[in-house]
Amino acid sequence: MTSREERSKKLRDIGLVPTIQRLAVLEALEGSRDHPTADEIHGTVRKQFPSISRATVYNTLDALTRAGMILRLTVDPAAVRYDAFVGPHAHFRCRVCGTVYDIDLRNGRPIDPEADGHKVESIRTYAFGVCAQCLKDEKNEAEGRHPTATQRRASRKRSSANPKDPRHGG
Amino acid sequence: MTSREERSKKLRDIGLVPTIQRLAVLEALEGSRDHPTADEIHGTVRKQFPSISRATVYNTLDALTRAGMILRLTVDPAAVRYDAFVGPHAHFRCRVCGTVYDIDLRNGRPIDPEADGHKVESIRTYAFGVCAQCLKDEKNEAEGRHPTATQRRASRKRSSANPKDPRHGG
DNA sequence: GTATATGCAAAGAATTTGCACTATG
DNA sequence: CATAGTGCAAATTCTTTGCATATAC
Repeated sequence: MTSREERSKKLRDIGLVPTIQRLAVLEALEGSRDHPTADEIHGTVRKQFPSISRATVYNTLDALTRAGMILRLTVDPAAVRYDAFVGPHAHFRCRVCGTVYDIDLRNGRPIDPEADGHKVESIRTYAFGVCAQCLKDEKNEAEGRHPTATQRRASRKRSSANPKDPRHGG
Repeated sequence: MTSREERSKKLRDIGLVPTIQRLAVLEALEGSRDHPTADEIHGTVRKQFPSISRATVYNTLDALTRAGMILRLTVDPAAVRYDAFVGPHAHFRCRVCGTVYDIDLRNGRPIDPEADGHKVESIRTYAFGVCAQCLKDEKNEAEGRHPTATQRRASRKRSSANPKDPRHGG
């Protein structure tokens, strides 16, 4: 994960053309320990490639997340943040300065209220996947059965926010 | 938490004038199990008070969160969601339909990968509070010492996202 | 009556989209 | 050369702000 060749191979492995822009985005993310936002990554990469556009950065981050190569965090209510370290760990966000820190998850115990000298005031646990209802719907369709109109209506109503963003690579 | 009188009292207890709009927002949130977004709450309340503005809904949700009466969730990358149930529990978001479910946190164990029949694919743990550095800065200022210019610069740099939104009431 | 809250409309951010152009294999 | 990716600018969406008006106690 350090040399340009290795990064190129990693990108090819997940079916992405290793363009100079994608390499730069990945490098910028791997080289930062503070979980930058898409816009911050754009700013960093721009120093080397002044012409790179936000769209390219967003596209790249999306592709990498989908492939599970990086993590998409929603710790920060103001913007999505990214993490190149995909191993098991938690995140801590300071409400004063906004920095996002990594936190070890030692032997599955709950987070220490004074982990790493930080003062932990609250903890939020989020799980992602496919809900029971959607699993059932999938199964029904696979078996040739189809949800009734009523079921479909209910299903649509349940999904108040259209999940245009199902990426949570982890 | 059911009658209008009780809700009024709760609002007064946290120093808020119990206006008809705030009561309606609180009622809408307590009456829904699906963690609505601010905009969804606006839509619900609007049925009863067609003139209520988004600003009022946002203001109210902010005030309630700050007081710890409701929870502000960032499970959904697309929008902030709210929860009137402040007891200890986790949240599960379906990547297919986008619905956010509550999940019990039984005896502090990690979440069951098949909790409630859902298929859990990944888990994210977020902690919030004040980081070691900011604690130190606060302490120094309280003692009359002041951070050096260098420290202040570093501190600013660390906070890449300005934490204009420190609310995480929980 | 006075402090507090509301509503409106416009501003601000983060992110996405459509499409012509360009680099990659 | 054909596919896949990039860049630009405009569009969307969520959220915030400023200020005149209205409401609660």
